[in-house]
Formats: sequence, structure tokens, C-alpha cells
Amino acid sequence: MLRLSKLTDYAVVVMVRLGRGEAVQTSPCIAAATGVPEPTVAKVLKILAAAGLVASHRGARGGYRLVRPLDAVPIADIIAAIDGPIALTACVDGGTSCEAQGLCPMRGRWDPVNRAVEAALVGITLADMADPALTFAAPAEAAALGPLALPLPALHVAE
Amino acid sequence: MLRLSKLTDYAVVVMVRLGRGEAVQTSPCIAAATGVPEPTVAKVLKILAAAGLVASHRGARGGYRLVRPLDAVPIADIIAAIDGPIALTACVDGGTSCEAQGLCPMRGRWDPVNRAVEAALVGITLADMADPALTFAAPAEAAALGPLALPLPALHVAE
DNA sequence: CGAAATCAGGACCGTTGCGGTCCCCTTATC
DNA sequence: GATAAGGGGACCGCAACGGTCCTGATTTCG
Ligand code: FES
Ligand code: FES
Repeated sequence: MLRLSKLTDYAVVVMVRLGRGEAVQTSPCIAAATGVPEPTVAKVLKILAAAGLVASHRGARGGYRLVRPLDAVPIADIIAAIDGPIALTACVDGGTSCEAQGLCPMRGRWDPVNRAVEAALVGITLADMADPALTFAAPAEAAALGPLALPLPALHVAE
Repeated sequence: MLRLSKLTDYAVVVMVRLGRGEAVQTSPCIAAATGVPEPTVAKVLKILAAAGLVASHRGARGGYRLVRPLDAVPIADIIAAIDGPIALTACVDGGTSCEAQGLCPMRGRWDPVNRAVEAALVGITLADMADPALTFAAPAEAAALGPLALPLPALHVAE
């Protein structure tokens, strides 16, 4: 339902936490600081490490640290690390799993939509989510716009 | 995994088909024209009718017809009809299902991301997906950009 | 008026993927 | 060598999705 997994949510929390305090932090420590269950934090960190978003150091006094600062990590990277590459439908770009590609009326038709969503997600970094006062316009201003009353950037034209 | 349901894909196919040919079409007819299994087409149309995106007429010589023309239906509407309202995480805006809202470091933090994605999806209409030559830039041009080589509109600034 | 056509609404079930936990091994510090 | 920490899985319950089917209500046509 166009919903990203809970692990992604946790990943953002963990990453933001890594951006504060000591450079190297252990997963139990992060779990305690964020309130997320420790096994889950460990799982998330393992995935993030595999994706190269955090660096790990084993052994006693080990832990995790950020590779890039928060403002250099777009959420799209987190989502791609946890949920896999952003592909709204089964057949985007090199989608091989589509039967009857020759006849399907939707062949390649979702690609622009996918690009638009991806662009939106690349444009927001973890730093943006860490503290609204820092990079976003005043929250009150955003709220005042109301739901769906958005000035639309001409995404599909721009690309 | 940030994937929308297959039914949504089918819904787009069906809607685009409704935009061509006769004004009123039956579900078996649409199924035959699109290649989508008939029961699935019927299910999709029922949902779309309930959402007010298509109008139905019962009895012999009945069928479905579009309420709004294709260029007045953003994909966001289709997604909202099939997959429910666009909510990347459990706790967006009025998300009531979140425990410990007072302490959660992510409270309301996903809202701007959600808005950005929603804006991207409102900005593309079914007419845009119906025929690339009509509203999009030349497909070759879009393909030439390559994956991820996107000029980013400053979404989070714009809103 | 009866029969046929068509939508309405929901029940049903197999499959898939997610969420969450746990275990054992490797690595590094002390 | 003992201990602290990450690495890499396996494992299972659950909820959602997908696809199908059935029964009933409504309208047109003969
Ligand atoms: S569904 Fe993939 S090309 Fe048609
Ligand atoms: S997860 Fe919903 S407010 Fe924290």
C-alpha cells in the first residue's frame, strides 16, 4: 500500500542517533537511547553496514559510526538499503519479471512515475529529518498549506 | 518495499482503456481489450466506482464510464482508491496507531517526505501515462538521461 | 411480463513478504 | 586467554495481497 517497511523507519531513527553523541556507538547503546528493541537495532545496523551507509568495528570497544554526515545521506539511500531499489511496480526499467512485455500496454509506462518519486526521496536528507528547524521552512508554514494544497513542481516536465 | 499493489497497475490500464473507444464499456469487454483476467477487471472497476473515479450503470446495456477525463485524474487518486491513502509510515499526520507518540523521535518527521511523494504523484495524470508522445518529453530523451541522473527539483524547499 | 445482461458486495483461500527473535561464529581489545 | 562486540544467518507467526467465485439487485429488451 505504498508503505515502506517499519525497518526503514527504525533505520532513520538509528542513523539520526548515530549522528549525535559519540562517533562510535554500540547497538545496545543505540537501542537504549532510542527505545527500539535491541535485536531489531542490530538487524538494522547490519543491513546498513552491508549497504555501506555505516562503518562497523568489531571486538571490544567496537561499534558503528557514520560514513557520511547526515546531510549527505538522502532518504532514498536508506530506503534502497532496507527495502531494496525503488521500484513502484514489478516492471520498471530493467524489470525482467514481466511476462508478455511485448503486448503489455504499461510497458515502461511507470518509469516516469518512479523517477518522480525517486527524485522526491533523493531531495530530502537525514539532516532534514533530524531537526525540522534546521533545514526545513518553518513547520507552521508547511502546516498552513494544508493537505494537498501543494504548489506542484513540474516534475515530469523537468525530466 | 515501496511497491504499489498489482491492482493499482491494473487500475491504470483499465482507466486508460476507458478513456478510449466508446463512452460506456462493460467489464468483460475491457478484460478482452486489455488482456487482464475478467474477475480482476471487475474487482478493480468496483473499487474505482466506489471511489467515484468511474460511474457505473447496471442492467443490460450497462457498463462503466469515466467521470473525469484522463488528464484530470492524477495517479495519486488511483493509488488512494486502491491502496488507501498515501501514508509511507504508520504515523503520518493523523496517524492514531502509534504508541508512545510523546517519546518517539520520529513524531511527525515523515510528514514532509510523505508530502513530497504525494506531490510527485499528484503531478502526473493518467493522460501522461496513456501516451508518452502526447505529454511527456520524447521517450528517447528520457532514456538518454540514464538512471538516477536526475536534475532535482528542490522539493523540500518548495513546500 | 419474463428473460437476459450487467453491476454490487462480499466470502473464500493460497501465497507472499514482513516483523521480530534467536543462535552460533568471527574478530578485536584488554 | 577472557570478554565484548559485530556477522551472518535460520526460524516462525502473522497480516496483507491476489485471485476466484457466488449470490443478489437492477435495468434493458423481447
Ligand atoms: S506489467 Fe511489466 S511490461 Fe507490462
Ligand atoms: S512511530 Fe509514530 S510517532 Fe513515532
